[in-house]
Amino acid sequence: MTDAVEAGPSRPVGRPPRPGLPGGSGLTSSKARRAAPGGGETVTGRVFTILEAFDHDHTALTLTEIARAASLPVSTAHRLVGELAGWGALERGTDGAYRIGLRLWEVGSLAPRSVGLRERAMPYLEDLYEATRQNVQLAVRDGHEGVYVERLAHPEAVRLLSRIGGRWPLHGTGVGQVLLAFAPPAVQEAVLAAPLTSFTARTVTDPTVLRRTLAGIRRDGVAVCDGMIDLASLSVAAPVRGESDGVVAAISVVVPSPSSPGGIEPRTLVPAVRAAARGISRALGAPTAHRTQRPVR
Amino acid sequence: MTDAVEAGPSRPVGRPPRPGLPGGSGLTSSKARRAAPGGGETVTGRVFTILEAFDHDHTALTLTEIARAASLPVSTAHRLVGELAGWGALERGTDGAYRIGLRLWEVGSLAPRSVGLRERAMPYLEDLYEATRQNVQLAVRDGHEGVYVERLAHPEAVRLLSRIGGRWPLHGTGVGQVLLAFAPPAVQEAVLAAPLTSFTARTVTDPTVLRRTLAGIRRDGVAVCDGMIDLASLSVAAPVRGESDGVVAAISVVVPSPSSPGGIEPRTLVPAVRAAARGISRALGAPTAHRTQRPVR
DNA sequence: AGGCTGGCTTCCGTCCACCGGAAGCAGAGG
DNA sequence: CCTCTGCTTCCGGTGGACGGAAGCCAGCCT
Repeated sequence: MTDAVEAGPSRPVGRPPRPGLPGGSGLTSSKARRAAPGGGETVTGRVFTILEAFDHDHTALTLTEIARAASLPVSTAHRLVGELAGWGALERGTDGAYRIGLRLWEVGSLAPRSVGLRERAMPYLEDLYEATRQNVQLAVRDGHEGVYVERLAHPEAVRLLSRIGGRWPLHGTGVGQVLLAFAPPAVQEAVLAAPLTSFTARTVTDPTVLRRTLAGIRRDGVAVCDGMIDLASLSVAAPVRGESDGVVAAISVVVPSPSSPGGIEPRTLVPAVRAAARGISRALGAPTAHRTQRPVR
Repeated sequence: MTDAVEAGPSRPVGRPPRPGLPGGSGLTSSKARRAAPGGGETVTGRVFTILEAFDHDHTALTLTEIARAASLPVSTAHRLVGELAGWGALERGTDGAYRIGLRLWEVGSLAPRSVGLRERAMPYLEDLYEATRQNVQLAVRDGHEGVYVERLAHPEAVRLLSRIGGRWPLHGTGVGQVLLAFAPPAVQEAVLAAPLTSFTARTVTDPTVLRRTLAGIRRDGVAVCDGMIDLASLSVAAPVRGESDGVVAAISVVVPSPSSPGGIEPRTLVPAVRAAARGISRALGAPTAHRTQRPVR
């Protein structure tokens, strides 16, 4: 009769399991815990499940919604949510709904790869933004996805799908391709091996083509990505290097695609993006950023 | 988006002191409470204590440092930290030290009062920044403190002590005074009743003076705060209103104090700051922001 | 070498904090 | 009135968390 797939009800707000983060020490519990009918196994796990109930499309949830999303009994959710709210990780509005609290954001802003990076990059992003008056983005890699750390958008610029704190697969965006091109080989292979989801007719989905594209990015130090997420927009991206000279982030400018009305010829943007990326790299202490750039032919 | 989130009572670290104490059958009296040697009482509490070990001056901590800061046995800290790192709330560097993880920042960026607010305010802050090329700040109130949500700083501008995600008492900063002036009476009274810490010779420490200052801010819709945190800098701040017309945030421009070399006459900044605040209020849906402003005398 | 220190990790028996069903409560709707 | 939905409180039973102890690994001193 009913499809008794899982004990837990359909998970409306759930999120796909995280892509395996490589390089794990023995942190995986490996205890082969029980079939996990409920949400998390440990208290901490349940708390995480509760936090995961929130996303960009669900910034305010009632207690029951949280309980449902986290597959927890209401009374359990109530207790945990109460504690979260008591500390400030969640806030309860006058409407009774819970939202992510300022306190949690406050702690999160201590993450070196987010606000720390952003702070150093900001002046250069500003300049880049002034030069184009379009969209400027800063992203880092987490696992097999790119996470947008900063975004400056002119109200009248091309509408973007990305959001601060949002994630996108690496193969479809300018910054993503850059991050992928300079990622550890293991990550590259894993991404190339998995099916490449398509967003528009122009998205690269062929691993061979992507591999060639990545090689080109490594050679040029720039990625130009036209209409892969949204046919109307084009992005020019460049890598940002850190102290150890590894690529720690990527920046991009997103403008209307040249095939669209009001489109811009990407070649004109390359020098500015490259210069900004180099500036940030220098600010981060990247050794090679001080050397003179080989002329662009 | 709504601004229905009301700032909870200032609850810096505390937790409800064990709601229990159900009368009637006295449960095990010996329960009283262990001398509370550990950090928190509940697992969740301990996790919070661990997160609290991190701050702007300690963004990277080793396991033992965390354990010490959270007053937890190393083995307990090890287990909890392991789980936190497994989820992504913490990240472990190659040096073995733990840092706040990108995942935590990601969730934190869903807080309506931080990134949500920031996104809508950004264009106006940009303009304000362009106009002055100094420092522009955006802050909200949390309890009895102001939390800086955004800060645009020119590398050559006056050095500020504030940081994104940082907290400052309300009475000493421009944005703080604005937030306090429009805070619920209970909050105002509480702040006025408590001793007002002094940062420079110019900090207001007399409740009577502060009360008068707040009244002036409510009247003018602007605060001018000269040298109260740092003798060399002056800030001009204005309130930002939300949907329900309540003050939800404050913005400010910080420039060199007129008494310092290169100082700027604050009066010239007032219109720009007021206009930006009004623009943000309108973007947030504040009803009164659409009315014409009464001319500035 | 050997001993020592300081930090990290694993193990496992004890015990108490967490769990969650059930009941009570408040508000909206019929 | 009753019903329904969602939130809150209560409390007995138990399984997960606790943390001391021991093992491990580097680095450092003698």
